[in-house]
Amino acid sequence: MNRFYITTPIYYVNAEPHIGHAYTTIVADVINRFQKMMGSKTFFLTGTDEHGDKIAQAARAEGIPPKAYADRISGLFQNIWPKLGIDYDKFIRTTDPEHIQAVQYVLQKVFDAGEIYFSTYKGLYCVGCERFYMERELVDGKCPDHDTAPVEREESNYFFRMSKYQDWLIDHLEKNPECIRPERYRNEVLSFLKEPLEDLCISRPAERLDWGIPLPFDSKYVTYVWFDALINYISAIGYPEGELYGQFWPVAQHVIAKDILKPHGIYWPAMLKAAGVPMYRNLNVHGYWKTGEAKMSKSHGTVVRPLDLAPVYGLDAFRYFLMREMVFGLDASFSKEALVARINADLANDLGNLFSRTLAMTDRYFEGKTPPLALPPDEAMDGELLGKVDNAIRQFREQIPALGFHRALSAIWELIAAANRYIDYVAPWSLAKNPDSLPRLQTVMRTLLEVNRIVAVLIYPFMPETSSKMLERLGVEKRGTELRLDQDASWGALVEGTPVFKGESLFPRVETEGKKQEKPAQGANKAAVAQRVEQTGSPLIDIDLFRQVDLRIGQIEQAEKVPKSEKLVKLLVDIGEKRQIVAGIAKTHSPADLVGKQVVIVANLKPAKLMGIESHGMVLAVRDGNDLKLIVPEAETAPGGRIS
RNA sequence: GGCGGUGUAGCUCAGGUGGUAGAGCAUACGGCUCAUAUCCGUAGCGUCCGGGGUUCGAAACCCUGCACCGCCA
Repeated sequence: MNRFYITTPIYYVNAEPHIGHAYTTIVADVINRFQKMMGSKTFFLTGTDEHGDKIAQAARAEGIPPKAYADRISGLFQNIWPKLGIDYDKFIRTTDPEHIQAVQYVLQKVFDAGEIYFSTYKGLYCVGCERFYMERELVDGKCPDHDTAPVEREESNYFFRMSKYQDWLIDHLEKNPECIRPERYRNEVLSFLKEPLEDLCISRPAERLDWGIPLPFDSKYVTYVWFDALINYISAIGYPEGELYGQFWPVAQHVIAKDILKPHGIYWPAMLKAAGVPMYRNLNVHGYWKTGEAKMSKSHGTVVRPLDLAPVYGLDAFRYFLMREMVFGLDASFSKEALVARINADLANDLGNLFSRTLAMTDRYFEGKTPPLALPPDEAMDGELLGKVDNAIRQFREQIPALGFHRALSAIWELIAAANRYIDYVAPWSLAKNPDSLPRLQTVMRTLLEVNRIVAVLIYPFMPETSSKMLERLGVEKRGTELRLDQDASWGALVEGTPVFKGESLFPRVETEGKKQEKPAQGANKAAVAQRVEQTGSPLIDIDLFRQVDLRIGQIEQAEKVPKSEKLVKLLVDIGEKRQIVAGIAKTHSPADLVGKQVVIVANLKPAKLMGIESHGMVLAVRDGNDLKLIVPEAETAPGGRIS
């Protein structure tokens, strides 16, 4: 039996899941579901990366142990994946005991082989930040955060002899051109490798950073970043002795975004080689999702939160959009408008309507029972459609393993379009008027039902819920993870006489604002609108507009008065992530009173500079005479909670 | 400074080995009535960023310039 092992990166728990995480994970899920359909025995791994400076600092800022902090954010990731239809086999955390053991095992092994050495270097160190700075990172020779001059300091650490593996890696990538794909990223790695590699620093002194895995050969040091994180891919399946490791590591595939190409394309292969572990099979690298002109960035408030959109527009619609819109490897842009356009055009109009009209006619002409294939296909009429069926299945089979998701989907949609065209050409409603045409009508409707069934099978990896819904209504028992491409995409598998039912629309159209404005408001409605405007003094908005405002519960962690300003106070607010916000509330609220308070924050306000200080959000308050009162939640609430 | 990416219709973008420029959306007109105001058809719109080169033939390959975007030091 074929085996298949796919991983996502382990996500660093310093921020909430965003669309990039969602895309990577959905890609892995799609491939994994596809492999199940091909009859492979699969294993799908995801997880969280929980050690390091940033976590230790964030936890300290909240006054809780790092593990507690990591537990919370890791929980966010564990909660979101089921909501996006992700069906993984294991969720690994770098704080898991098995992982820690495996990391120490690898370190000891590489150390014993003489590939890790101890070395001392000098650098510029900021005591406030507890870290070294490069000269170019400094502002006027001072730490950008603390505005103090760093001191020269000597530190010793352990280094991995990565440089030694450069030639081997170049050779491997040249002999295995498919190893890193798409090709552009293989070229990028090869061009990195044209320059001499430096050795990799793999430790931090425990006195400076104790939130990490202790080096097995020197407990005064902890493991730093990559020797901890990357090893998850083998520790999760029981390296070195586990059965799963033996079965699945030889067929390992990683999915990553291009920002971590270097660690996965260079460090990781060198580490594997040094530890005597075989190289992974494929590294699959995708691009960035962009909103508007800039790269997605949480500091600009342009993060699209998948959890917010998936339930509004439907989880399958969201998955479809991500897989159809991005060419794997290239960047793509995300916007609500593009999402809605895809939903209306591809899902509601093409697929949803095809399904709806097919079943409505089956109801009308055959009391909702599957008719027989009474006649052989009519070459002239049915030939094109049957050709599209074959093509869609072939593209599906070829493109998904080659990461051509958009091609697989467009082939399926060509089939859907051909079926819609077929209905118009054949005009079953005309056939139905003439009793002599009954066999032909039966054949035509059965053909359409078969096409719908095959579409339902082929969209399964992308849209598992819709696939099951369609198959259920078509009276097909086998669905979901039981589907096998060989058996279930074959023509004529429906059973004559099986009842079908139409059900609700698969994908209701999403009304767009442009369309709404075209439709004149009803007379009574218009009057009501006018009256409401008069009463409140504000024009009415619809719910979509309101939903664009990202309101969240924020916990004020720090507050200080802005010098030379009587109204402004600078706040550090936790809204699930840390935000600097400048608020005009100093006249009524002293900084000391503000710390610890929970307030309501507009989280997606465009950043602004007030008195030269950047503000990334706004605190809501109500004016009451001369007084100003903050809007607060009824009871203590988790920071970051979305207000709706 | 170094490296890389991108530039194709009004918009968003596809364009496996070089062979008459494509899709969706948007716009205009027409057709159908099974269907979620959906579907089908027709039409228009292109300096494939500019300039050179290779070739019988270039959006694609090579060189060069410009613009935008990343990454690294």
